[in-house]
Amino acid sequence: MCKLHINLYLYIMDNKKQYTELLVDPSSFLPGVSIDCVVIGFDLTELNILLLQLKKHDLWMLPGGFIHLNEDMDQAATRILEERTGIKLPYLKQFHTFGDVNRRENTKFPGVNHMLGEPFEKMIAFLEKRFISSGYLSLVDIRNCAPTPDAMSDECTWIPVNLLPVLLYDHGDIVKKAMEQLRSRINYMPVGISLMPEKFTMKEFQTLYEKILNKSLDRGNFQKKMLKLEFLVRHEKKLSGGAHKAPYLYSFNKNRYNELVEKGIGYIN
Amino acid sequence: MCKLHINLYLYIMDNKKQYTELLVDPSSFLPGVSIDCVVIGFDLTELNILLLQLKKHDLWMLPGGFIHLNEDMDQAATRILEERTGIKLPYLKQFHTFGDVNRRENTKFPGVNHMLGEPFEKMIAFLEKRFISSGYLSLVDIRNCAPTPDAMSDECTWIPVNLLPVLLYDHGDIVKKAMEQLRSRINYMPVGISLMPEKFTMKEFQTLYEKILNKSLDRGNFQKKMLKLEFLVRHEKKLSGGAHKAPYLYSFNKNRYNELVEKGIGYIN
DNA sequence: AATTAATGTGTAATTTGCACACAATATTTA
DNA sequence: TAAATATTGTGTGCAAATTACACATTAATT
Repeated sequence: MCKLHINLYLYIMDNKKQYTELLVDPSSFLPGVSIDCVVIGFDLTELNILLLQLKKHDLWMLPGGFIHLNEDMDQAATRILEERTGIKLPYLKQFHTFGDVNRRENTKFPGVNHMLGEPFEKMIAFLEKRFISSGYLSLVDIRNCAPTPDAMSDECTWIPVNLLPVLLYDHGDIVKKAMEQLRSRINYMPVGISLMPEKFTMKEFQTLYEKILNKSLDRGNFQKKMLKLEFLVRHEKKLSGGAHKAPYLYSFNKNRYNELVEKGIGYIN
Repeated sequence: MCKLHINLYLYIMDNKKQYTELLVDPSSFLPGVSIDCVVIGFDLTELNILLLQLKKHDLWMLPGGFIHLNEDMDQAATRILEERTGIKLPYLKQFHTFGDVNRRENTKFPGVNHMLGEPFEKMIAFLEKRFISSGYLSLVDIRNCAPTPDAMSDECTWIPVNLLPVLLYDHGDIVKKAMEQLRSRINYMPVGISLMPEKFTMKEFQTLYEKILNKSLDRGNFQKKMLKLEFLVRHEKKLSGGAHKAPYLYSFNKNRYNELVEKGIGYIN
């Protein structure tokens, strides 16, 4: 779903204001294909997913959009994501294309049948056709990310993956598939650099792995394994964390880390 | 590319015969999206890929087609593959969607500009629009497969992967990505059951792995590893294979094998 | 100064990976 | 008929990785 899409539908719902400046000629888009982004962030405790909300209808959805005719699909995904989060150069990868006939049947837009003014007709016709959607998985640092809800007051919020509301269309399936992808390809994705803050404790890093893999890991073995790979730089200790030994802070040697990710590192076997 | 597409273009090239009975209303297809199948077979020596050839133009391409409006994308892939190979219930999985603007620029159809009769105009207009294409990887037993070239005398042939000709559009990239997918997911695909004949020797099974992984494996370790997993059933020996000890023949315990493939087995680490 | 709770590291048992050796055996050949 | 041949089936030893703990360390609290 792109801004255009949302705004248009909001217009349909409200039927008050004029948002014609947001209208784009749908013939500039590749028909039949949309892009949906599963943007994952980590708050050092839980994995979160970036969702858009249409407040009036309590309707949640993935940020998405359409592909311009002169635009590569990957470019379109990058553009759409930047429009939504303000983040540039995120880790972003296509993971699956969803093409069931009924993929929009589960949770539909409410009240689409209400009608509206003339300039929207082409767009409505475009939107109501059948679409397949390519899912893109993005890993971003939740702290560098400025989700920007658009002019129409819909919200753009991080929601914990285990507390997801019912989503539009098949977006729930798309998120599920993205999480499976993340789990099964964890060794080949830069989960650390993409999801962790600049400095972090080993415990926090381990929590990331545990949340992705959905199982607990042995603390000692995790620490030794990660240290032996030599992509972590140790810094000063983090004090005042409680009545116990203070942990070191770590950061990434990015060159070394990216090298290793190419070949596949980590904690699946 | 589907029969329709090929035949249509042959018509354009020849401009002699009438194949109007093959014409389909393009509005019955989802616009902007095609499917291309990378069908892989194993002849006990090499991996082969099923290609279609337009003889007159020495043009090779993947079997492909379009998605009917009332058809799931996976269904469409199954249908297209069955039309091409006669095989039902193959292993068939979407692996990537190719969406570059220029994906049809490298190797184009020759001489599309020649014109033609009226009933084709809609179809031509449909075909010349921009398409993205979802790649499906299929693993089939080359011996149970009856490739059926269509009425128009194009060929449908198994070609060894290391001897591929230049392919239409970006089909070379699609094959390459499919092979990477096969290699990296070998432990999660039923490569054995899908690609091997009913009975086979351990040597032949090992060759399959070596061709997929593109490296040689230690014979003794391969044999022990596979036997320990207990999905192979040992049969009588295969005699008259030369001046040496005769190898056993093996087949799959399909239940056990499929169980293991679910969890991931095999020879990547 | 003792207690507490979490961190950093060590160790032993087990499993797996890897390289190679050796024995077994259909067929060929002398 | 017996030796030679080439390939299969299996064993063995060493290195590396995995796993499950144990133990020592230490910043803050009591």
